[in-house]
Amino acid sequence: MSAEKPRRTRAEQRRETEARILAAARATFAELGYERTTIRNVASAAGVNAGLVMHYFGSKEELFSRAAKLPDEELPVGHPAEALLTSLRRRLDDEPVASLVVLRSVLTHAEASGEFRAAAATWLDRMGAAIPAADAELRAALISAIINGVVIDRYLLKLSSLADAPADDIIDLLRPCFESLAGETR
Amino acid sequence: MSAEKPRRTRAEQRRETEARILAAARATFAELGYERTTIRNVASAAGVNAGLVMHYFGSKEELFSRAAKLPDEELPVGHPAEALLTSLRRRLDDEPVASLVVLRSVLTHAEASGEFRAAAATWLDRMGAAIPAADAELRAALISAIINGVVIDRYLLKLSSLADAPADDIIDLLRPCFESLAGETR
DNA sequence: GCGTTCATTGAACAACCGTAGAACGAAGCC
DNA sequence: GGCTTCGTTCTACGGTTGTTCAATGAACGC
Repeated sequence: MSAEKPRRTRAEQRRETEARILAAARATFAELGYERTTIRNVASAAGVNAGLVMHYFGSKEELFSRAAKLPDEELPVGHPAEALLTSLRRRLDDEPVASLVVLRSVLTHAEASGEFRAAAATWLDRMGAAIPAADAELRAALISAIINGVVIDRYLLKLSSLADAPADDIIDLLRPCFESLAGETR
Repeated sequence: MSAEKPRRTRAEQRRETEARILAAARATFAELGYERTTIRNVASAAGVNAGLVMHYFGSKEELFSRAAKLPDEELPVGHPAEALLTSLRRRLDDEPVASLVVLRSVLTHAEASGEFRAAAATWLDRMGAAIPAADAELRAALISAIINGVVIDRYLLKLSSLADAPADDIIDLLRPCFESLAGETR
């Protein structure tokens, strides 16, 4: 019944608490967006005081910036269409929080769109380079839009038809779209 | 130089002011989302006092509800794929504010998603009925997701590749997708 | 003309926000 | 063991927000 005393060192304690705050921030930003997320909210979800969050991250802006950092996804190799489908599958299967925190907040928080735009730009560049067509850039942008739209409707708006469907069905139905846009069987 | 005096009747004045507030609300909600939009903000954009907005609409919630009312779009007739493309074109060409106010705020304001979900449901129903396939509902949902994704990336995130492209190019590139999903040439 | 209605304003309130800084207590160092 | 460091909490401040309400003055009905 009594709590154990792990006797952590100060550095450990600090790192662990900071990670707990960051996780709480990610979850809260993803669920509520930037504006409705409050420092006190994140703090209590992480089981600490609001002042501590400020002490560690300096400002709400900074906290968001740290929470919204995406592990820059390396693109799958292979034919562009299949590579993109794999990318979509990853975002449908894996915990969607990582991309939702950015996606939702970028729609809420105007100042946050810069980082997202930058990440999207490099993504589109690499993607466009793999598509053998004159309007490769636009085609890549459309594929990106489709992926965003599916993720948004499924996880943010939770439209039932999409939220309930198995990921496999979605992938299969979208395969012709991706092949057409990626200029595979052109 | 001096302002003219239209000598409007009281009823006219009221209707006109209310319409001006509603227009300002729509524009502001579409641009800033629900949370960042303030009553004072809308009021000053409409050239009136904040108290008046309250007096007319009762609450911010109600104001949003009135501003987010979509004129329920009648679906174009014809082959499903072409009908849907026409629907997409309308949303790309026409002032995108009407759908943006809903789309952006529904992502910001959790309580507002109910109305959107309802509108989307009837849309999906009518759409699914026109698609000759067993998984018509999912197919319709995917098309809806694509439309949403394109509108979001073009007008909300303003990703350059999509924001700069002519609507015609987008439509042409997406036609095979819509045909595949609508089961046209199955 | 006169009392009534009503569109419109201005000031105020309670709640909540991000943020700052003082205070405490335990870990770290010598 | 004693001084310092630092993780953590508490309290408070200034600003903004949604909302309320009394006051004003012009349109209205008679």
